[in-house]
Amino acid sequence: MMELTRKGEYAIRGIVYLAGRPLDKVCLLSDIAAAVDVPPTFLAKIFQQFSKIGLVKSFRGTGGGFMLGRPPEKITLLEVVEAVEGPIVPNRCVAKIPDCERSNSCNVHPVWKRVQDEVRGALEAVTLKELVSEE
Amino acid sequence: MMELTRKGEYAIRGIVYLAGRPLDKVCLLSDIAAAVDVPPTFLAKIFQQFSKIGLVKSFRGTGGGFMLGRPPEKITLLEVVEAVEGPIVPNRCVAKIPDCERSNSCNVHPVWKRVQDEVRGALEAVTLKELVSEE
DNA sequence: ATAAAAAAGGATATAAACTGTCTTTTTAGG
DNA sequence: CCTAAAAAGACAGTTTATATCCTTTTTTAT
Ligand code: SF4
Ligand code: SF4
Repeated sequence: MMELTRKGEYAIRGIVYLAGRPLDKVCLLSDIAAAVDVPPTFLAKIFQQFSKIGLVKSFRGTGGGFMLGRPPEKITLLEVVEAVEGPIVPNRCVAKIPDCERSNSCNVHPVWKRVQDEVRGALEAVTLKELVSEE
Repeated sequence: MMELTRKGEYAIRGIVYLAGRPLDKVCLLSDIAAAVDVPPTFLAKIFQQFSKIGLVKSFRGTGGGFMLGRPPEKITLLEVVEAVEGPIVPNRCVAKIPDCERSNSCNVHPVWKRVQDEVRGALEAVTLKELVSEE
């Protein structure tokens, strides 16, 4: 239960790698994919999603590639995960559009709300800066 | 991401309902299913899993049915969820048999460990006793 | 202009997981 | 023996996950 998908895992690996590269240079998708051991075509889809919400900037054509959209300390793990996995929703009664008519009287509901808050909090507390391996 | 399945949701509803019934009487599966609005055949599978690990006691034949295996205050939500969904594993590097060769040097790994602990903690802190609607 | 590089977008394919149903078997009571 | 009820196993439809392939668009270099 509650398992991150490959897509989410790949997304993190990819953007963390990018955050560890010189921030003023573009990075080839194929290089990132090779470095973090992810199928390039799959990673392409992921970075397209990143690009749409500005997490990364993309440049097409010769000399193109990807750059981080913001400084690493301004990007949280929560953003990265939600970019590709959607919102953190441990049960559908805590989704934005809740889907359970029992939620008013249900004693379990607040537990899921709590779980949601804690997970979001844990992921939001971590930025890409802290995730790049410093040595 | 991290969504409880129907099975998990049904499991909770079912056993919470059972915990709210007279504890010394057996309860028909069909009655539970009707009360919590779950497909009876599906709930049957769930209660079979409960029965195997002693969360509920089952009685076959005429006059049979289900009873709670332990007092409601001795059954945590975590047990119920893990009984049907398996262990809480937000990423496969925090599973019992970890499945990532990077986990030694990975900075993301401890985050998932933390998430796992917090979710488990939140679910373990709640027992069936607190979940039955008292009125 | 043209050719090449690189990302964007779309269609497709396979496998796995989820959500159930159906049938048969076992157990217990009357 | 007959009936009630759970256990067990097989099966099927749907959805999600995990990719891959191909074409298009954009940009740069020659
Ligand atoms: S936990 Fe309660 S409110 Fe949430 S889906 Fe289940 S029944 Fe509905
Ligand atoms: S978070 Fe790190 S250790 Fe965990 S699966 Fe991803 S790379 Fe491996």
